[in-house]
Amino acid sequence: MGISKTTHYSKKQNDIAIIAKAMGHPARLAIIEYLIKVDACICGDIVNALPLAQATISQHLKELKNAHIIQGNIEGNAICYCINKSTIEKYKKYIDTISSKINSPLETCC
Amino acid sequence: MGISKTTHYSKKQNDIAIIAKAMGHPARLAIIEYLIKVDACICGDIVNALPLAQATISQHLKELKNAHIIQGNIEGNAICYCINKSTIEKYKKYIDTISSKINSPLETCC
DNA sequence: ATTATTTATCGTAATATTGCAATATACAAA
DNA sequence: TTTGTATATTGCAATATTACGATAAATAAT
Repeated sequence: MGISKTTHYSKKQNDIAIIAKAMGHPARLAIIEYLIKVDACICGDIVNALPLAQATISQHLKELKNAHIIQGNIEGNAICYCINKSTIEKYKKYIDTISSKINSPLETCC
Repeated sequence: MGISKTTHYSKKQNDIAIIAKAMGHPARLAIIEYLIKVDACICGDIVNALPLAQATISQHLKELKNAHIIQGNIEGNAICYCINKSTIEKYKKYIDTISSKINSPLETCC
């Protein structure tokens, strides 16, 4: 993409956009759902659960980490990943707020 | 990007990913927030409200339309855009569900 | 009919994303 | 210390995104 003009938007808008963007890929949604289902796991489990190469999974995990959607703890020679609950809750709050502010469709327009 | 292997994921995961991806840009969040604030408007208003060229806004609107987040109605020689409430609600429901399934951080891991 | 207004599309440049093989790194086990 | 296991990083090819100027298309106004 070209450079996106992030400086023109609010910090909130940029923060939320990073989270939304990280969720904007089915593989990453699958990772999130898997982590929730098994309640934390090691990276190798995800590689087995998804039809992607280890390098690709690692890349997706990096993006989720960057958005603070997941976090990883070293566990021996493996890494245990889990959901960062507070990020999801922050995002949920944003969507809730937006949703609650939408009025019913206008007769005059849509 | 390379081709993303959408066929390996559920319809739900692909659908939600399209919505999340569309929300994954600060300009598009700004458009969504603006549309909610003014409760529908014509495209030209958005062009004035954001620091982007008309062609760029039109492109962003196209992506939001593609995700069914907004819809546009012809209004004279202008086009009146507004939020598609049901899409936001569908998305909200997904986030709510995810959020409610996250357990508290494990002592043993994260 | 001509001109102005509004939005969409095309073409293009710059940059980002996705995916993978190969390789590096880090720790565990033998 | 060597070998195996687990994850990250690098380098690459293919494709997508972002942004914009220029232009098209469609309607409104004169």
